[in-house]
Amino acid sequence: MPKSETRIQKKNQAVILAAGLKVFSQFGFRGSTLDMIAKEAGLSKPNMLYYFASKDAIYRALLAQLLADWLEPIYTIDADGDPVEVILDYAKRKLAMSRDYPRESRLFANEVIQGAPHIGDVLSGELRDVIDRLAEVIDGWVAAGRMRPVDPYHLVFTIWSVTQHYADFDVQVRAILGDKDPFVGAEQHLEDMLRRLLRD
Amino acid sequence: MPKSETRIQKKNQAVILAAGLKVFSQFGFRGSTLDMIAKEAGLSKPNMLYYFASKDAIYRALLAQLLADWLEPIYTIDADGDPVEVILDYAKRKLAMSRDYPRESRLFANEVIQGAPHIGDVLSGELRDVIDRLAEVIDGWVAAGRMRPVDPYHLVFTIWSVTQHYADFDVQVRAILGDKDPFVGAEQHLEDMLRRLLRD
DNA sequence: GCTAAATTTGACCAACTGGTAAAGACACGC
DNA sequence: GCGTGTCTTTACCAGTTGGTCAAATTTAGC
Repeated sequence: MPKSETRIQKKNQAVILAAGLKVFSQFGFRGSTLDMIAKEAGLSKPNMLYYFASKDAIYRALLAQLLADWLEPIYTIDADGDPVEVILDYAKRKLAMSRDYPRESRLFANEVIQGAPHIGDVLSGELRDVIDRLAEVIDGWVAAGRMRPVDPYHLVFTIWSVTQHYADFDVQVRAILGDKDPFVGAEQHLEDMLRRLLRD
Repeated sequence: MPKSETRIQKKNQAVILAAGLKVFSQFGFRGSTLDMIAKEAGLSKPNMLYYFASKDAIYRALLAQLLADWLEPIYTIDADGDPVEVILDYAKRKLAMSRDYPRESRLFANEVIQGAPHIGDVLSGELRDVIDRLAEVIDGWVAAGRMRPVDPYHLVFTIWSVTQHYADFDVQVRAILGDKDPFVGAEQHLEDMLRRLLRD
């Protein structure tokens, strides 16, 4: 019963997680150090370790939170809605997450690129399950003639990859686009592409 | 004139670069150590540093080679060909690179996600230039009514993101697809999607 | 087979790494 | 205003890090 959470605990845990997100998302787990995180958090290293037992503990707490936020919009996909609009809505929400939470996206990208050592079981477990169910829904839509036939798995990969690209490869996107806001054009292009792919 | 390249030099440089690619692509620059690379290369650390002056030097050599391979298929895009086929050909070549050289893709992804500290100038220099020229070609095709109007920049981002996804997020893709070869379905889906997007 | 250059090794170093121990400073209910 | 549990700091440690150096060994040209 971990009911006893001091206000100081709450505040410092939040500060540490924010600092950890910033550092881990830029350098990955191995490339980040407790000193960097502590400095970013404005705490001494031992003080930080008073709140989280280890570097690993900070990282895992961040990943757990991230995965929850990540999966939620998939769980709430409405099988009774209009297929094209439902998929488009999901894609737009995912794009908005890349815009508003790019660090979370990069944290996840670093973890997966490096072989997903901490969350491999989630990927082949919960994530796979929820995507399998989503694929059944989409196959149902296709069978009912409510959308064009597409491979649901590669459709999902496309949405993930395109939306995350704008967060993960942010510096490259901005190097090429200059001052223009990437997300305005990105949303239009994504909508155009998905409508063409799915509608008919 | 660095003409004098011993066969031992050639061999060991290749061995070191291969080892460096393997390690850097998995852990990023900061997360990799000379000891890991040396062990992978089967050389002692000082011996390795006899061929490359520093960790940075190994990393830079890899990035330079990578960027050259990366840019080549963009330079050779044929402005006189059939727009849809030319773009499709590029996308398929890029996808094949993800299949055949996933480590290079992940090396690049790590570098860019972490803010492109080593190649930021290339991104906003040479890469931006070549993409600007490609965008002009595509705009020309659109103006001539040879393909549907699309934003050339976001089209390129889409091709890059989708194709690289299969290399960079390999473990996630395989966790979801199981034993199926991702690249068969990926190519079909990508072709279908791009044809629908580009063809009128 | 000899010599000079190329290659490899082992010993070493200062800075940094994740983490610990213990003592001191602080907050808060009474 | 005081005691108790919470919080913070200082000092520290063993292992790792990127990199150096000089000596030993191997190779290649003659």
